[in-house]
Amino acid sequence: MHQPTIIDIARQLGISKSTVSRALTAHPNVNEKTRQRVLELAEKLDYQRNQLAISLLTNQTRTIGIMVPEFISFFFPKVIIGAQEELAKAGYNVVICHSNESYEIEVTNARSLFASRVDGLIVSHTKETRNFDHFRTFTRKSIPVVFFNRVWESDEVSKVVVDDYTGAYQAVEHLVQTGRRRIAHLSGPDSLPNSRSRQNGYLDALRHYEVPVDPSLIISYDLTLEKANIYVNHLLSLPEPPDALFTINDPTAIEAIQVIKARGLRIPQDVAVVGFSDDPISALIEPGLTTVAQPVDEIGRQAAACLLAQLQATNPVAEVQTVVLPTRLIVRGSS
Amino acid sequence: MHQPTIIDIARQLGISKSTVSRALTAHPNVNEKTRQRVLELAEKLDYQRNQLAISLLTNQTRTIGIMVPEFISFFFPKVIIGAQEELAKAGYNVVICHSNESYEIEVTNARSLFASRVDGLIVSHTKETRNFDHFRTFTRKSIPVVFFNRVWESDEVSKVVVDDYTGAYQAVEHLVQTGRRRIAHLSGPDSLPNSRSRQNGYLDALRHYEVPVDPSLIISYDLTLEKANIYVNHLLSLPEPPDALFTINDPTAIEAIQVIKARGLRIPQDVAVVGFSDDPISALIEPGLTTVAQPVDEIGRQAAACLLAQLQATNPVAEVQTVVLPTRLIVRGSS
DNA sequence: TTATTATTTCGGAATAATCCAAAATGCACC
DNA sequence: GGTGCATTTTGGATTATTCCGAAATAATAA
Repeated sequence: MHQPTIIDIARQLGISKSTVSRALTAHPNVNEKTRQRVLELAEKLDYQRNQLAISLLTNQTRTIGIMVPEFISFFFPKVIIGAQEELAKAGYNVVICHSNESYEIEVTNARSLFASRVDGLIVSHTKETRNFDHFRTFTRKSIPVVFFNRVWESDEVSKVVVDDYTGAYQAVEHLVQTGRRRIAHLSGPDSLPNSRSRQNGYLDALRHYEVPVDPSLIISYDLTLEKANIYVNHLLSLPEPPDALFTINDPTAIEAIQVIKARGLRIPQDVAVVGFSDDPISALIEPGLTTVAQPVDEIGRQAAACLLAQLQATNPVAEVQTVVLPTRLIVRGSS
Repeated sequence: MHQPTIIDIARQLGISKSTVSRALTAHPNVNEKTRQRVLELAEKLDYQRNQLAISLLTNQTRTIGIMVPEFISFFFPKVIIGAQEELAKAGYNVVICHSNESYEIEVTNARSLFASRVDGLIVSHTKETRNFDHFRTFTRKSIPVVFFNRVWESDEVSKVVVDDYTGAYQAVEHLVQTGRRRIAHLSGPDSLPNSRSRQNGYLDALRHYEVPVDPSLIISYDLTLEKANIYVNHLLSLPEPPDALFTINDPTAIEAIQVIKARGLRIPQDVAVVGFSDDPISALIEPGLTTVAQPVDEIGRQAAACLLAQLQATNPVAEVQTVVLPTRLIVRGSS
């Protein structure tokens, strides 16, 4: 009933477990005949090596933990796939945790990944995360951590981000150049660096083109669709409503489009909409959503590359780096 | 530099490692004073227990593997979240593997999960999978396996499926009742049981309403969007083109809608379209997609429940079961 | 045959934790 | 102080594997 072990093989063949171990691991110091006998019996007994025992001994699991706040929208799954492809090539396995945007679940997940001794971590944190001690647990033991999208601004970790500032700047520039003057911005929580960068891009574009900044048109919210709905309705009810809307992400923009349509307003004639991320839905809805595209699977691949660089380095701390990837404005019918 | 262990704590406190172990695990046979001293030092040294060592000893990892063919579309992530919620309540962790619809990657993933000694498996296999030996490795060692959506028709494993037959029957019944006579069906590979069930529902509905079955209107394909595009174009180019299209899933239906629109045909006047799954995009596109909804996170929860039942049973084999969940037709503008 | 070298095998240590029987300690009572 | 009992602690075994120095065996040369 129990799993066969190398000791079972050794006993049945009348040899020592060390010899079996070497035969099974392509070690040179073993007679070819012995190796054949071991391999045959292993096959016959359906022997499967116990990775737990090896990991305990070598103190490396060849497993990378990936932590994301959610994976319903296309963004995080796509990043994960990119990272996984790259890591698999290097012989690493991947375990995925999602926190459902809950700080507490994130902390629990981090603890659990630490206890199971992952060799490294790729993270995008929750919107609630303000305290990063649960990641410091890793860096303190020299376990490399790479952040992407939502990043911990610490020099203990590598980061992969897109050029949020320029992406936002170009989006707003496009709106100004197509004649918009009252451009509202649905922004994320100020605690998220990418949210701040996008907001700065928005502000600088307005200033550069000498469009007056109206604080009542800038709304930071919690990224839930319910709140998005409420705030878009609020904006459209203003005495001087906006003639354009630039949102922190595509799901928000898509929700906005539903609200605008429901109010009988035309897109883009009455209100133009621009999102951020190029969610596949953007191309399918009517009108198509103008959006700032980011190289999603490249983000995952770069994050994996950063991590592998640190894992393979003799001095991992020296390999800490920040990668900034370009964005690209895709103009569709909504603007 | 190295991780503190219970032996470090024991040495520093001048007590035995067994006592430290008991103090740390809320075991009764330990003096309250000793426990306090141990807990304090553990905190101070930032001690984290090594789950690998415990798993090796107890031969259980409290980890469940989830294997899916992809997770870009909303379906699999949603199932995973449902399962994860249920498993977390019971104190289990989850590791997720995706095979990208590749049989070979699926086999590799199964091996890797086995080597890391997961306590159970939740699986939806690839469209290529014909041989299930890599799952038999688990059942042979009494490690419970639950399939969902795409299931291995074996009495060694539990299964969670929706009533594909009735869902498809009702979809086609709806099309007949709204006056359609030439209803095409884009079906999946015959090797997938859910694909066959949906096709049978389609056929029986036609027969029941005495609508002639035209084999040239039934196309089994490989579920890629490129092929979907080609086959929809092919159907629309027939001398007697279909006046309705029932597809195996929503992504296919959405692709079909793009093709039909591009050809200048009207939906639903010229061609009605019905999908399967109620992907969130379905409600957002123009026209809204009529579709057969399935209780997605309930599938995940039920799969987790099946697995937990087997894990907690003294005789896991007796707990093997099949759960069938109901579907519900959602009528929107496309029909 | 014997010495030398190369190849192959062996047995124990190590990894970090839990568990259990046995030993030690503490305390009350006579 | 000794006895009995409860509480607490100890040391060694256990889990599956790798690694390493030592030992055994085989092959080669003198």
